[in-house]
Amino acid sequence: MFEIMAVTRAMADENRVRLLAAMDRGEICVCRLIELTGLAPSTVSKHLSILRSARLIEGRKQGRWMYYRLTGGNAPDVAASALAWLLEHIKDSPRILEDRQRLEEIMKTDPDVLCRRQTGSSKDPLKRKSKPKNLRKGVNKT
Amino acid sequence: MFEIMAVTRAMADENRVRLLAAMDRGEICVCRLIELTGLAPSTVSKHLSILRSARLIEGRKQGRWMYYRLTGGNAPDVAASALAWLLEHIKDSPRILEDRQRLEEIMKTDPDVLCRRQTGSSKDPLKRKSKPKNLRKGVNKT
DNA sequence: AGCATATTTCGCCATATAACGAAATAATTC
DNA sequence: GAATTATTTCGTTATATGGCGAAATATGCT
Repeated sequence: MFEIMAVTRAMADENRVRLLAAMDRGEICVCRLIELTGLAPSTVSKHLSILRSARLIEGRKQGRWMYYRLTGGNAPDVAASALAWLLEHIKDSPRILEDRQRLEEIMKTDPDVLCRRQTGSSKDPLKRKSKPKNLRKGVNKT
Repeated sequence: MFEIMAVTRAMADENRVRLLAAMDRGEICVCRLIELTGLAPSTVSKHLSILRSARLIEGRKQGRWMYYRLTGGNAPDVAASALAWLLEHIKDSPRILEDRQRLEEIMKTDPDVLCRRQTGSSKDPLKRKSKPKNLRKGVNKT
C-alpha cells in the first residue's frame, strides 16, 4: 500500500508530472529541469526527491552535475506501469507539447552556461527568461 | 492534462483508494462505504464527489439510497486504465484485504438497519464499532 | 587552501486538503 | 403535511503541501 500511495502522491502534482515527461526524452541534468519549470532550484530538488522515493526516477552524479532519468528495468512494476500509464496519456497535452519545444531549445544551450546562469553569476550576459506561470503556493512573500 | 491530473489527485488519498477497492466488488451503497471507512458521512460524500469528477466512479439513486460503482465501459481510457493499474497492484495490500473481510460482514447486514444506525437513531440496538485508524486532518476539534 | 559552483537540506510561509458537525436537500413513511 | 431518513453542501479547523530564500554540502578550479 505504501508503494502505491507513494506513486499516486508523486504524480498528484502538475510540476512533478512535467518533470517526468521531460525525462521521457532521456537523462537530463537538474539545471535543465530548473530552466524548464522556472521553479527555484530547491523546489525542483524537493520534487525530484519525492519522485526518487517513489522509485519513478533515479539519479547519478557527474562532477558538480546531477543527472536524473526515468527508472529503468530495475523499477518495481507498480512504478513502471504507472509511468507507462502517465506517459501514454500525457503525450498530447498542450502543456507537455509546449514543454517539449522549450526543452529542445534548452538542450541546445551549453550546460555550463546554463548552470552558471541559474546561480546568478553576473558574468553571464544571457538573460533569464521570465518564469512560466507555475506559481501556486507560498510565493507571495512579504 | 486536466483529466490526467484529476485522476492522479483522486488517487492520491488513501481513503479514496480504499473506496475504489471496495467498489471493485461491485455496486455499493454509500451507507456501507461509511461503515467501512468509519469516516463521517459528509467526508465520504466529498471523497465520492472527487472520484466522480475524475470519472473513476458513477452513481445512481434509488429511493433514499445512493449507490456507487466503478465507471464501466463508457469511462474515458485515462480513467479506466488508471483504475486497472490501481486494482491490479492493490489487491494484495494488507489494508485492502482487511477491508475486504470487513466488507463481507457489512454486506450481510440489512441495509435498512445499517443506514439507520449511521444516522444515530436511538431505536437501533446495534452498537457502532469503534472507528478504524484513519484520522489524519482536522479531527482534533477543541 | 580559498573561492566558485551545482545541488540538497532546512526553515518559513501561503495555500490546499481532509476531517468534522451543522444545515440543506431529496425521498419515504405515517 | 409533518416527521423521519439518506445524502449532499456548507463552514470551520488542523494538518499537509508546494513555493521560496538561506544555509549546508559536495565538486571543481586556481
